[in-house]
This record gives sequence, structure tokens and C-alpha cells, in this order.
Amino acid sequence: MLTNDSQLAVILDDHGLFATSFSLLLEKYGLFHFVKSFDRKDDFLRFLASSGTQKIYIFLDYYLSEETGLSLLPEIDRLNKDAKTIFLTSALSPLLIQTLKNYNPDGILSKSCNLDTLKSCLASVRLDQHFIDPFFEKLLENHQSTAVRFTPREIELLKHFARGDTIAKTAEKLFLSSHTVVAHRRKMMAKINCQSITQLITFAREHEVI
Amino acid sequence: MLTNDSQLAVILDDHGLFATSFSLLLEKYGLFHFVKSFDRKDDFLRFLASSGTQKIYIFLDYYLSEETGLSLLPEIDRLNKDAKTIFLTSALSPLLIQTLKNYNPDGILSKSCNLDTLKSCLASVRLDQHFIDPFFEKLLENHQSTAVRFTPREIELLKHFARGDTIAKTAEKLFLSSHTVVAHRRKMMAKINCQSITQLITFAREHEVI
DNA sequence: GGTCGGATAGCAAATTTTTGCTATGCTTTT
DNA sequence: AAAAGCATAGCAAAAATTTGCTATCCGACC
Repeated sequence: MLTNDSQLAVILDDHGLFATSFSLLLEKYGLFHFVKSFDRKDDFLRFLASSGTQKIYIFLDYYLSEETGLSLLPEIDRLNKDAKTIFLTSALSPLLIQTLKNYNPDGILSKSCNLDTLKSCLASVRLDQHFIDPFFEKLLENHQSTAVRFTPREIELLKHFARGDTIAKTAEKLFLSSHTVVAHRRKMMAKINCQSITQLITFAREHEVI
Repeated sequence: MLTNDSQLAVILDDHGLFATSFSLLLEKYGLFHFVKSFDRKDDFLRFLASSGTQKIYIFLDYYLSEETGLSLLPEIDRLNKDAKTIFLTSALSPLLIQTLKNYNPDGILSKSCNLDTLKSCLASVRLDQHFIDPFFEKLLENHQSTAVRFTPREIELLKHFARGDTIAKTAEKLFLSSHTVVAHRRKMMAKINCQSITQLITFAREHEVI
């Protein structure tokens, strides 16, 4: 049922070990008859350029060495209008996933997904439907509901704290009274109910506030 | 020459897709006859516990979901004294690689390495020699002068601080005197010459120490 | 057999952060 | 116009962190 005729999968991931290994996985389970993997953007694009118009399924890593897979989308579309693009990412940030989603690729999969999710994704994409990893769906939902809102000014100060600036240093840089900086800290710490600046910074990082 | 009899490879990587795929790679090229992959620490440890004393080659991801592969080393050693441990990491930070090296695992490989490097690594490890990816060797050479070193214990404490634990909390969790925790903080802060814990944490994050 | 570094622990003092409470302008929303 | 929320600022006390200095134990290395 999954053994569609002459479908080609192409993988681009700068972690060569993953690219090579993943191509074996796609072959082994009969998900594709032909699989080609690349760990360099240039080779990948060259191959794509020579691929003509045949139907191609592209597995694209989000984090490439110097850029993100997103930046390749226009080029991919130019080279092969019918290509299906599925993003693979190890990211855990709702903000990043939302960004990815906004680009509307054919699929978005977590690198932590299991074989069944991979198969579901392929089944959907083969029916011209879009697929997003249930794990990421959940991530997005949770983000909406648990969102603690920091004001723009608070986030600005928070960035200083996260860079290691003390109260005094932050006040100096932003031309504020140290009392004001303390007040901002206090307010943010109250919002997430914590007792120290490191906890606040950790929270902010985990929730991609900064 | 590579087809040693009844050698077992075990993979632990929280990116299930990689773990599964990589196991296929190890099998396909005859690098191992038996390969088992896990994406959860618990399952991995349970398997290891039941493995008896046979020779095992462990491929360990550096970044696990809540901790680093490093923290599993004692447990691995306890469960199987003869296990060979090879780290796989996508990290690019000299400091992190140095840290990894200090633990003296049997092998350290970049996830961006090619098949030949993987084979060289295995050849070395099978001769009871230690192997480090040439790419990482170069990375370390280039940064020898500016390298700041944290000890394993320091990094352990650092992770607590980064999670927001105070001195008292950290001491409590690790069954230490708060004086000891202070001493560790002090030492690390002296190493990077900073005056507050947030600066230390920021440094550690930027240099991928934690 | 001695030196060195790492992990442990302590005291006292200086400094910074955190907390409890208050207050004044300034927008935005109702 | 009142209310609500944001940015600003202050004082004082409590708590935590940082610093200067010392010291023991242990294992590794020469």
C-alpha cells in the first residue's frame, strides 16, 4: 500500500550520519524505492536541478550549518514545482514551530517521532494533505494556554539580565534608577512566581520569551 | 575484517528517528551483527542491566532530553564494566568537546562525520584505543589558548544553577554543604572572571558547556 | 615520596538581591 | 471620566550572593 511506483525521496541534513542512516530507514520499510541523501546544500541543489519534473519527496533539516532549511524553499520551488517538502527538526520551541508552520510546508516532523508518525505523515502528504507532528500540535496548544505575558519593556530588561547584567549595570545602560530595574524584576518574578533572577531567566529561555 | 563475531551495538539517542536509522547503518555495512536502538534512557538502562557481561559497544548521544549522555557514564560502568562507549554529538563548541574528552570515553564522533570516520573509530576502539573525530581534534587545536575548563563536578553544579536552583537548594539536592557549593561557584566564576551567577550561566550556555 | 589539582568545608565581611509597601505620571480601554 | 495597566521611583529590612582567606582529604602524576 505504501509502495508507490518510482517515488523518489531526497534527504538534506548537514549531519551526514543522520542523512545516510535515514535514507536506509526510508528504503528498508518500503517507504520509497529510491532514496538519495546529501549533507551539503550545494550537492543537494545540483541534484534537484537535474531531477527534471518527476515527483520528489524532500526531507529537509531545519537547522543547516549556516542557515535554516526555510531559506531553501524558494529555490526548491523554482527547481521542481511538484516536489513535496517535509521538514525534520529537533526543535522544541513553540515559537519556532509556529514560524515553520507559517511557511506551510507539506509536512513537519520531529526528529524524536516514531515510525508510525513518519508513516502517517507520508500517507497524508501522498494524498496532498499537510501533516504536522502531533507532538508539535500539542506544543502549540500548550503554548497558547500557558502563555505568561511580559510587556515589551520587561522583555527588554530581561534580555539584559539574561546577558548577565546586574541590576546596577542594567540601570546604568538603560538610564534608569536601580529602583525601577528592581521593580521590573519584581513584577516579572511575581508573574511566574519565582524567587531568583536565574529562575526567571531559565523560564524566559524555555518559553522562548527571549 | 570488520565482521567480529557476536558483537553487539547499542544506541541511545532521544531522536528516535536517528536512533532507528543509525542502527540500520551499523547493520548494513557489517559493522555489527546485532544492533539495538533506544530513544529513552530508562529502556536503554534496563536493556543494559540485562545484557550480562558480553562485550557491548554503546553509541551515546550527548544531548539527551533532560540531561547529557555524560551523566549516564557511571551507571553504564556499573552495569557493564566492559562496555565501550562512543559519544555522538552535533555540538561545535571546543569547550564542550574538551569537557567530553575529559571524561575519556572510548570514542567521540561528530554527527556530521562520514562513513570512513565512523569505521576508523570502530577500528580503533576495537583495539582498545581511544578515538576522537579529526574534526574535533582540529577544533580543539584552534582553541587551545582560550580554552576554559570546567571539571565534571563543576558542570554538574552549573546545570543546577542554570535550572534556577539557589546555593541552598543545590546543596540540599546534592547533599553538600552550602560552603562547598559556594566554593564551586567561586572557582568557576574565577575561571571566566565574572561577578555573578547569571554571567556564569550565560557563558556556559553560549559555550555549550551545559 | 612529593607535588598538584579537584572536591570538600569553614568563617567573616562586603555587596547584591529580594521583599513588603507606597506613590506618581501616562496611556489605553471601558 | 473612571479604571486598569504600564513605566517610573523610593525606603528599609531580610535574605542571598560574593569575596578574601584557610584547610583537609584523596587520587593522579612525576
